[in-house]
Amino acid sequence: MSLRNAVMAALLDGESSGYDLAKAFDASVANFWICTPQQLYRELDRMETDGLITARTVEQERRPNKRLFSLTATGREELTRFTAAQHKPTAIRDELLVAVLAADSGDVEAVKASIRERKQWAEAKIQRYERLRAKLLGGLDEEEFLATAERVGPYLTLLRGLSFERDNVRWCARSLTVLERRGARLDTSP
Amino acid sequence: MSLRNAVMAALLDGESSGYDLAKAFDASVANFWICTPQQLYRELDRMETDGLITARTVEQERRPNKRLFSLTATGREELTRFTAAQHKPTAIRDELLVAVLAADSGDVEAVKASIRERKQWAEAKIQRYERLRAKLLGGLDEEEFLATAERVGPYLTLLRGLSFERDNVRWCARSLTVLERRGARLDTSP
DNA sequence: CTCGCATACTCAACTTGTTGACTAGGTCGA
DNA sequence: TCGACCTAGTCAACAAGTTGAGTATGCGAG
Repeated sequence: MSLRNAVMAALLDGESSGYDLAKAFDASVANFWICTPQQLYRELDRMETDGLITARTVEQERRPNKRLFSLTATGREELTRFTAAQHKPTAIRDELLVAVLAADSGDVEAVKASIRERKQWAEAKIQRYERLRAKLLGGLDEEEFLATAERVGPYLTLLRGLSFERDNVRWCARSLTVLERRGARLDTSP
Repeated sequence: MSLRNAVMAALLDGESSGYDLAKAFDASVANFWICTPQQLYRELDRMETDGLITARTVEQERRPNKRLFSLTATGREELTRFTAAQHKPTAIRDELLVAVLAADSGDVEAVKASIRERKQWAEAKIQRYERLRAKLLGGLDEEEFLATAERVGPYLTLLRGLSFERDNVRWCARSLTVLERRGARLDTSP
């Protein structure tokens, strides 16, 4: 039920096609939620039959037609109800952490390589987030922006995504150091 | 397929019952993975038929019998293969973030209450993690521990869970400040 | 002039994760 | 001695998320 609400929150910015939403859920909304296009299209259909969104087909020349979705009054109410509900805490659920947990009796070199790769990925993501942030701020400094913007939600969630990735980078660096030092010790001690 | 590997990683510490694993996945392994007992029992059955683990039934007086699971050689190989594989990055996927994204047009007071609640929850979790950490270190300081411990995986993943929750606390505090300042402004400006 | 990528989707099958209820004895505090 | 909680699970049904393939057109680079 949460993807539904994430989609509705995304539609607060105005109408959007499934395709655009898919891109958003792979880029900007992705600071805290991700999903595949398939999941989106399926959910959009359901939401339409449930009356939470309406679609308007736009005929395009030289491009496939697209359906632009927007929130209905019912959808808006639903979303408000959701904001008022309780929200369960989440865990990280990261495969890389499972690999690190098992690294001592697994392929340590491969795990180190995975950590390095992840670190780079996270650094790239931070770059993207920073660009997005600059765009959101639109030249204002943070205080000004927060005081005058119509919506602060997107900015706050972006901050969360940003700090998550920064944290990832720090943890990757720390873990690499530990595993490398350990490798050196194990190589020389026996 | 990742729960499988998480379970195998948990069994590296020695044999364990489904029930104990369930508690672990709600407490210690929970620094980065969670699951319900039902999911575990189902997965344990499958893993047994796949030959990754073996069960040994222990008859108990005054208690229901239990089945203690341990890794087989095949399971160990599988796990090593997993550590050598590539791991997809994850996103946070937190309902609270969806609520914050939509807060501007939803029930701001309720969202603030949710953030406060989450902050407390995260602080409590940090306490638990710190106790676990002290237990893992067993009186040694971090450097000593990392140099001498048989396994560092559990410690590294614990660190990740810890920093995730610390980050949550910081973000909650920041978001509350922003939303409160904004509430004050909106109350007085119109 | 072909290859690959971008737009804009659809369909089917599968795996994971969630929810709620049920069994059944033991222990512990009020 | 009653009710609540702990141990140690099982079963069923459903919701959510993943994977892979297919359709059709347009555009630009090599």
